[in-house]
Amino acid sequence: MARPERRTVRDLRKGNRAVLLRALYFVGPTSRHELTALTGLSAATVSNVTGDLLSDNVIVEAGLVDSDGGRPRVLLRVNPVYGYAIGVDVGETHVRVELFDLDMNEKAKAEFALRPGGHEVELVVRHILAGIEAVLADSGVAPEQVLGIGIGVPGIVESGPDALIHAQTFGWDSVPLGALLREGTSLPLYVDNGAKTMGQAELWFGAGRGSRNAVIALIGSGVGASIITDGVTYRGANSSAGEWGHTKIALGGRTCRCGGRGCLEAYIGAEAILERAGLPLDTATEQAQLAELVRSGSPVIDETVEYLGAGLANLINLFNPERIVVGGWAGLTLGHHLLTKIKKAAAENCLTQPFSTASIVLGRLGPDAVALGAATLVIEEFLLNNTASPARAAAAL
Amino acid sequence: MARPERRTVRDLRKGNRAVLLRALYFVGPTSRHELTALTGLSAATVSNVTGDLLSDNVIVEAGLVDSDGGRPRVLLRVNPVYGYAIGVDVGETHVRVELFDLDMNEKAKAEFALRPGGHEVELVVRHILAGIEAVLADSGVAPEQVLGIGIGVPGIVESGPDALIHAQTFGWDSVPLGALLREGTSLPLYVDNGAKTMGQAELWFGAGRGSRNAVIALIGSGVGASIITDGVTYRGANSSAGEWGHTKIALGGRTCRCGGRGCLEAYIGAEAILERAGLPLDTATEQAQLAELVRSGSPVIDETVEYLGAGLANLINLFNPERIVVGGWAGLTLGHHLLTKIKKAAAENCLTQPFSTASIVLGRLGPDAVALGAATLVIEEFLLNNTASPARAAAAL
DNA sequence: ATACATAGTATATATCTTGAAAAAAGTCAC
DNA sequence: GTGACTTTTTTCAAGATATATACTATGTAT
Repeated sequence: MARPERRTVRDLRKGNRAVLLRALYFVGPTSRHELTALTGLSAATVSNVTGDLLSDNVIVEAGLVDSDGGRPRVLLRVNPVYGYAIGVDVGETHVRVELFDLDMNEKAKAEFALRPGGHEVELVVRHILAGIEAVLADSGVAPEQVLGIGIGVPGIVESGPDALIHAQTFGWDSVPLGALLREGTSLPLYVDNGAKTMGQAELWFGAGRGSRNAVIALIGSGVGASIITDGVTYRGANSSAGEWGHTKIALGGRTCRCGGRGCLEAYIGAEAILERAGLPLDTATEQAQLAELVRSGSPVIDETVEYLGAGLANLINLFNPERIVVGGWAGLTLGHHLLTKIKKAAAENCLTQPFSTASIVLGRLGPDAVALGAATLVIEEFLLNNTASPARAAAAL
Repeated sequence: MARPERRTVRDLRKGNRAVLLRALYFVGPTSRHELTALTGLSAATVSNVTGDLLSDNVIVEAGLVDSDGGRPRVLLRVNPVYGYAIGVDVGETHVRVELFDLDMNEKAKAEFALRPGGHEVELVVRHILAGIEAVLADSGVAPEQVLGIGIGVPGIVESGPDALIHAQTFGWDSVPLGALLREGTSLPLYVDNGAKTMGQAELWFGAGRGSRNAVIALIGSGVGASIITDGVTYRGANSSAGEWGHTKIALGGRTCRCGGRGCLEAYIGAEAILERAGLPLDTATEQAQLAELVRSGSPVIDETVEYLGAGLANLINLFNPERIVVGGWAGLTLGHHLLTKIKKAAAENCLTQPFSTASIVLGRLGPDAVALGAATLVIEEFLLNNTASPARAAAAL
């Protein structure tokens, strides 16, 4: 009903600049010649715009490559040290802060443990700010060189200037994390749900590469999903889309920690699995416990596979994705041994047509992906709205 | 990961033309002055582009309106007779063909009954082609004036040149409806699932007006949903997104006509409700039967409300829409009497934050909306890619 | 009548993309 | 080595666009 919106002739240049930069970022070192084919732009425009990008130091030359008896092609690539992105993972047990260059090489890392139940906002804010200082100091990167800070948090994030967060497990209700952090740093902030940042990491660098319609299912203690529509993370009206874990799969069934009954999370969440198997809950050993359950072929696992398959089938029926990525530590533990059974269970609970076009694969990134994905929020903005302030261009020289 | 794509300076004009036309279409008669505010374009550009549109006869002047002591504003509006759109509804019991002008006034209508089980492709194609001829003859509209034909069909439509259709209830498996129709007409064809076209009708002209993130839930004999993301119908990788009726709500529960067990449709589909109430199935009386069940307060209805609420809650948790529209004849029958209870059931099965931002309302359009929505497929294309062939401009004069 | 207010248009300007021509930077045959 | 050839990249002129500003059109108020 309302989509297009474009105006002046300057937007054209800005848009084409973004198109070229994006191509260079995702395809890697490329010649101007190839860029004309990749983007559909004329050679002249490619030359013009890459000229701008070069003089702004956003991209750099990266060697030559022979051509059949003609002038060799000059390879271009994004300047990895044009700027840096910081990714923050606020998890149940830790606050992790990582600094990446534009090639997503980790240049520094800081981690702070959180006591169970010790999730006071002030503490988390202190850790984040300390972490930022630490990674900057360790890497020798100046704050001016940082393009922004991406933060993955649990719960629902209302995007806006304050970045209000609702996280039941943390006891956070309408916590303005963005506003609080801005008292300690002036860098641009991008706050999002951790499942979504991890999903974006899998989409950009992991098992979701190249898909335009995908769902990344994340199964750990909690259960969530990151929904990719037309190549972009879908957030919904208030950024809370993707609460797959609390969809009802068995109306009136097991009680979930959200208070509801019959939630998917109450069956396939890691804690729920252990509880159903009659095992004591202990965050220190739960990973080993789950692995042992899977190894021994417990009937609880068979049941879990059935619920997981049905849950995935629901996603496929609703979203018709071309790819489903199963991730999260519990998801990977189950998937590594039982992927075939999971697929079978999904097939049995799904319409044949959408099932046949959806490939179900395992995530390829580890738990670090939350911070990596948070950093991609920064990169996403950089690729879209990079307008090369002269100050930065000079500073980066 | 991949979004922007724009090129030449001519695209600018095309885009701004679409922006203005869209504004005029949805806002109604408007002056150039107001259009500058609505679109953000400069007065000069509005003047230029509307000048083009006027001389192409796509829009026309529509009277004056006073301004406080100054030159009166000239109102502009879409020329309702610039072209026409045909909408086709291929349903279980009928093929309905309607012809609309650009104001969506119905100018002619043709209907053909289908016998139960009599859904042979050739028959349906014949009806559609005959209907097109009939509405053209009745309205006196020449084929050249028709912008296109939108067709809403049951089942899954693989968009493509052939418009392959998979409709189990019709016994259609990979039927190339588009290719078959093209043998009888050379007009542009737009084929889509009937639930999606009806959803688009509610979005444009009904209870969904103005919402960018919405789900239109359609409950009749079957159960489906039309998902609106960022103002546009979401179709997924193969146009089969929105198969809400076959998501599992009670794993291992009632058998559904799709062959699966525990599908939502097996609980809230009209036939399923009657079956659960122990009533005989008869398509002629089912609407009255359902109304009577609702009126008498049958316990089956209470249960149905519970399932429906949970199903809606699942949609809200996954999509975080700002609006949910409940439509379809069974949905409306239930909703008219039980909306409060349905909302309560949804609230109990939904996370509080996304529930609080989603309004649940009833559809405002009747069953005719399938054909109307099919016609909007034509209009959508017209608004986006209208490039005013001189031939058409002359013909319309 | 004249002043004033508002709507809409014409003109000049700065940008933009592009196709064609020119330049650059190699290879290859001799 | 040198000239012909190939391929990539840049330059340049042409065509198209949105916008700001100045200007015209068309009313009302006094």
